[in-house]
Amino acid sequence: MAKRGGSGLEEIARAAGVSKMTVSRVLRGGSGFSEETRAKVMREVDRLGYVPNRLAAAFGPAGSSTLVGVCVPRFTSSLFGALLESLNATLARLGYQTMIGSHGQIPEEEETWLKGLASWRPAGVILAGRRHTAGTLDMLRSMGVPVVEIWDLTTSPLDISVGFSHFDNGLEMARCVLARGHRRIGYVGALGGRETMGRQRLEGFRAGLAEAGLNLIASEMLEDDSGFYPGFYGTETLLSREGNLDLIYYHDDEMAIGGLAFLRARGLDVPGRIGVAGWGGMEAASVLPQRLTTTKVPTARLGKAAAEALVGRLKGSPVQDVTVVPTQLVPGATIRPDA
Amino acid sequence: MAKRGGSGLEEIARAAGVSKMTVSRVLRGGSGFSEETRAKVMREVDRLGYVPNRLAAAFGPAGSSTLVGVCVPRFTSSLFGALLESLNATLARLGYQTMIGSHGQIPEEEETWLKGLASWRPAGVILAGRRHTAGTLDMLRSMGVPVVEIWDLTTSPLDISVGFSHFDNGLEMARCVLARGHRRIGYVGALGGRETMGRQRLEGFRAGLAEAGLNLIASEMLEDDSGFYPGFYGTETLLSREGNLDLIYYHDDEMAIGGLAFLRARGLDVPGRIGVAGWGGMEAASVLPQRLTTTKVPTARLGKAAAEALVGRLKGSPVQDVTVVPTQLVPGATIRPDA
DNA sequence: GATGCATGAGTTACCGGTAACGCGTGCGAT
DNA sequence: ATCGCACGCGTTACCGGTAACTCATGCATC
Repeated sequence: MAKRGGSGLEEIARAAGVSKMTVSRVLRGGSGFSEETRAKVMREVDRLGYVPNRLAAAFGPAGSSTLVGVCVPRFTSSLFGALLESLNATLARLGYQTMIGSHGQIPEEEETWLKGLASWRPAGVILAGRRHTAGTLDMLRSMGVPVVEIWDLTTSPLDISVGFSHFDNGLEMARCVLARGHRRIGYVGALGGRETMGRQRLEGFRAGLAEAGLNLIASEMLEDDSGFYPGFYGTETLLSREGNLDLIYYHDDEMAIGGLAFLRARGLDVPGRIGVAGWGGMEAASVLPQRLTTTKVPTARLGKAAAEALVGRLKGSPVQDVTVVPTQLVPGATIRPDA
Repeated sequence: MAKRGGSGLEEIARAAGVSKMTVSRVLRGGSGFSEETRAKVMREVDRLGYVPNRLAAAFGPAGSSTLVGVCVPRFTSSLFGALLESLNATLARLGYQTMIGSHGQIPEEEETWLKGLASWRPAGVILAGRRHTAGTLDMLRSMGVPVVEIWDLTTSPLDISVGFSHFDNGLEMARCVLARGHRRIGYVGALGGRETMGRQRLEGFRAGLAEAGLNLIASEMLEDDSGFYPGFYGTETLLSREGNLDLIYYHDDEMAIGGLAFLRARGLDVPGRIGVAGWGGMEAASVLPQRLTTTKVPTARLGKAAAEALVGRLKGSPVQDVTVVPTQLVPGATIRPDA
């Protein structure tokens, strides 16, 4: 039917013989009505199949929106997928809806997305990444809503920050592979010169090497998004330039798996001849003949923590500015055994 | 500052010395104003940093929403990820925003999601899958908005349908592997007894075998979501029950890749001893030593076509009820060579 | 018996944008 | 000269829900 307006508070109110406001009070579970009235109203609500109108609710008084904007780099990554799943589920459970976008690691696209989001007057915003344009910052300020930056920890969060340090992830991995005796080390990355979080890991990794007085021997920065095949041909390119490496650190596990495939195709023994380290703890690594050396990222915990921090702030509970969600380095069998 | 209301049409109107309605007309690019007025209004819009309020716009007259609901089975699949990317980008380009949810192949969860969506009065809905509860159907009807069912073609779409036939995908694959001489065939699937689209493919596959008077020798239906490791141990279980198979068809490529890993670990020659066929055309297969036999799904085209069909309907253009997005069977090297 | 207060309602105003309508002006058609 | 109409713009009335206010009633208190 879709008759104009479906049925609103007004209709329920008439049917129950009370006023609109009373119906509103009953539905929002406040007080100021008798049990008898509540029962009468609820009966009509069920009978008429009332569908609330959040548009109207959010439209009215400021701060009554239940919409949360979420922006991630891309949908086509198992990590971000799991993150979104967790964010979405947690926010839904807490009574919020999400409006999700992706920015492809381009800060300007994040700004464009935010501009669109702002016109829906959301209650809060969750952003993956710490690179924002000046326009984004302006807009966030003028929206005046809580902002949760996730994925990468920021030393000075805009508002709330939930995640871990990619720099430390890289640093820790460097120390680990150095301890196993690897010395001639290369890197294969993605997304070219952009300020991705992979770059933070790389910088941490370099710092770790520097502690031992070492440098990366060679690195290959692909322009592509991360993926299995980019890992494969990135490795090929890297080795064609510098064949004498004893370990390659990768942007993430998918690329590491692609790299492993190349190394195996070349007949290079892993880890005897060359070691491999990835990042992310992705499911694809579970079927490798060797356990992949990687850093596991608790995507589900991260999403849940971020959602709860945002809602906590919205409800007025005290919320930590920075929440660390710990990652776990898994040494695996693609680097040399512990001495 | 985030002063109450930011700045609305009213404020622009006052600054430009015109009425609210004129500002609205200018911004919506209609007619009914002079060039001079337009310039004056636009100047103030820029100067005051006007942020439109879609809440108010969508809230008013019926059918003026620019919100589209999208529900997919899950985020953690490279195929659905790519689909969402494409849907989101296309809809954004056409001036629409998306509200995305996932249902985990559980029709009741789709209904729950839809109930939440309905309260935002969306202009349209895009659903992946054809299994809907009665409640979902009721709600869709009473919402009175266009519905696009994607991914699987339905013989009788609720409204608009964009996709391809999973049954035909399975059928085609069966014919292909039969033509290559495979006869003792097994299947490894996911998500147990649920009515997934993988099940449609399986039924098509069975039908193809039946054409040659054959049956599946064995099949293993896991309860898990699809994934690499489920493919690995599903294959182990299947072969432990029935070791004498010469081909396994998988729910999708991820599972097929997991299966290949198992077969290689066992030292079974592929395709000499046993063949492997997957589905989806997933990127992970790109680094296998052999090209995987699979069916490529054009996720980006599908998302674009679905978004355009929905917007076409919303704008009143004539739109086909059913749009077929063709898939492509890639024979690959994991089945026996062409005789 | 007058006062105070809690309780259970109804009333009003408003959020920001848009449809529908109204009104004056200027111009071409008759 | 008059009529009709298109144009440019202003006015009004909503859309559905909620905050803030009002008001009547009943009951305990002094």
